[in-house]
Amino acid sequence: MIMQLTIQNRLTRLLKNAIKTCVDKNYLKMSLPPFVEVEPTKDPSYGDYASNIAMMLASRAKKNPRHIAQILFEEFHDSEHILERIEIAGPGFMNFFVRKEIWTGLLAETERNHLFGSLSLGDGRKAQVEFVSANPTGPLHIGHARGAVVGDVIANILKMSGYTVFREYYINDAGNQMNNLGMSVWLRYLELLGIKADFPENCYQGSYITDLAREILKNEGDAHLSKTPEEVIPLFTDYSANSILDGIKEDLRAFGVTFDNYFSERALYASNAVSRLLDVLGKKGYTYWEGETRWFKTTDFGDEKDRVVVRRTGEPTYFAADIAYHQNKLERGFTDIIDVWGADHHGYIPRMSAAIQALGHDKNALKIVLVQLVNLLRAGKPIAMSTRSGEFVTLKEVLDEIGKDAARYNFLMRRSDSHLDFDLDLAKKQSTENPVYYVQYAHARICSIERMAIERGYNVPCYHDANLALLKLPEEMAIVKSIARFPEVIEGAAKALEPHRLTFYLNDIASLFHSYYNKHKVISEDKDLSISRLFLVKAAKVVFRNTLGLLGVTAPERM
RNA sequence: GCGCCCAUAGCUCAGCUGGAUAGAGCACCAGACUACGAAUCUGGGGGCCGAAGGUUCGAAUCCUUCUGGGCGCGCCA
Repeated sequence: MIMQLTIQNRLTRLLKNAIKTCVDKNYLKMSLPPFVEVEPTKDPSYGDYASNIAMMLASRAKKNPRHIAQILFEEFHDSEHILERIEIAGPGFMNFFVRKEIWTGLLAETERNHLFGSLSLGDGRKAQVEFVSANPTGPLHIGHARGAVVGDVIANILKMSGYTVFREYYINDAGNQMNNLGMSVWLRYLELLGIKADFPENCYQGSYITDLAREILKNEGDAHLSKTPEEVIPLFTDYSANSILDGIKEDLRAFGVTFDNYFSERALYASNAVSRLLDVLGKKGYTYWEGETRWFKTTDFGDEKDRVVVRRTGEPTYFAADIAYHQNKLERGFTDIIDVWGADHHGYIPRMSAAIQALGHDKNALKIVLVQLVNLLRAGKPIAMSTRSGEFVTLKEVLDEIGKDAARYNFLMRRSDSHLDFDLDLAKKQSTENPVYYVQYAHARICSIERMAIERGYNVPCYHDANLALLKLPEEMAIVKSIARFPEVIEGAAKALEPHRLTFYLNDIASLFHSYYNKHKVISEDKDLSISRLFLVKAAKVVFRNTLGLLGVTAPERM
């Protein structure tokens, strides 16, 4: 994969060179600074990029910032001829004004089409994104949907950033909840056969439980009637879990979410991975016994208290299995392990981090992305949801009601760790003024322009067909720069694991485009200018398509 | 009680890890189609960034305390 260094990267490098020169020549009496930053400006009058480095170095070099900026300015060699000028402004900012030709030149990159925006940030390293990972005890509901989209899009972003990405769903198919599932279905089965039994409150109440019982009854009749609970419940559990998992996979597929692997917790036990893990931890001296209970010294790694890994009963805890699972991830060679969790699990982070470290890895090998739960509303009123009570709106229902594109986009419009109110009626009612359509419309509009251009005898131009020097309007330069910065947006989103940056970026560039469209004609009597503008909007189209692609939202040619 | 997260325009939220005059979308008001698609555009009002201190050239952002919300604190998963 070819890395096109961003202008930001290149300027940073040149600035670092300047600093090094100044230090080497003793113009600045100090050691090299650990960080040098060049960041985009918010106001064009401050140039395209700016650096605060002179202010950062003020105390270090014992000179006033403007003076430092001046020294750096004199030693700054723009060997790549990127800049039009540098200004020293305010308290000591260095403002970089990039040559117009550099910006328009970057548009050549859009010829790579679906690869435009690709980075080598990950350098082929193996990243694993684990997300959803819901118990197969019931269908996915709206709360899972947000995590599904966030994980999916993070995976997409990392892939575009040059990581080898693996998506995985951890199936919590061991433990009490599963037993509970089998029991619930069995009780309903008995009920269908006319046998009255108490249906405990802690059993799963949803109607899908009865549906499963009915399926079993239909397939196998009353064959299970004579068996003991010990015999029959595991059978019911297996059948139900498999059936529910199939449904989950189907719903996820309809939502545009697929996995490279579904990893079973039970398989961990079956392969003795859990007991082997406990041996490893024990040999390293990280566990101790208290009676029959075995503890893991997570406090050695900053956790607030030690955690149980083997119960008094001799059974390993969920945590023990989860460590074994993460050990397995590490053994598979994943260098960047990303877990997407519901925010209610945040208290679990220190112990998982402790586990990674106890296994001899840097704590940065594991990154946790927290996704706040969704407050589902209908007509402004909250809908209480609980898998066990059976009162929930399923992912499938949401998809049927408001559609994949609007649903996905809505989940990506906020930071994933902030609360999200999702009003079904509102999302449906406002569907025509939903932000997703604003962006899709920009794409469709460009397609429409291209159709019109062809009708009038133009070809859709390539980079070399267009004379971009003709693009002189400030609106045009704003669009050019926005397109050219797409890789930087990807880079930022990848480093921060923040998909919402893409929706904000999309909205911004769509706004620039719509505004431009209303003010100026792309196709006019001026043939050369028309070709240039056609190329400009075509380049923008690539950005719309690629970004929407990352979000898993369609880019329609007509609406 | 202890820990984590949040508090920014009437509402919902951004603010790129400490930068220059705090932004956007809804909502409200006033305008723009005989012109490449009006699912669009243009303009307008709106703010003590929850409160008070502190750190420094500089704070919505970092530290402390307080107020008000969410979540976690199991040999559940």
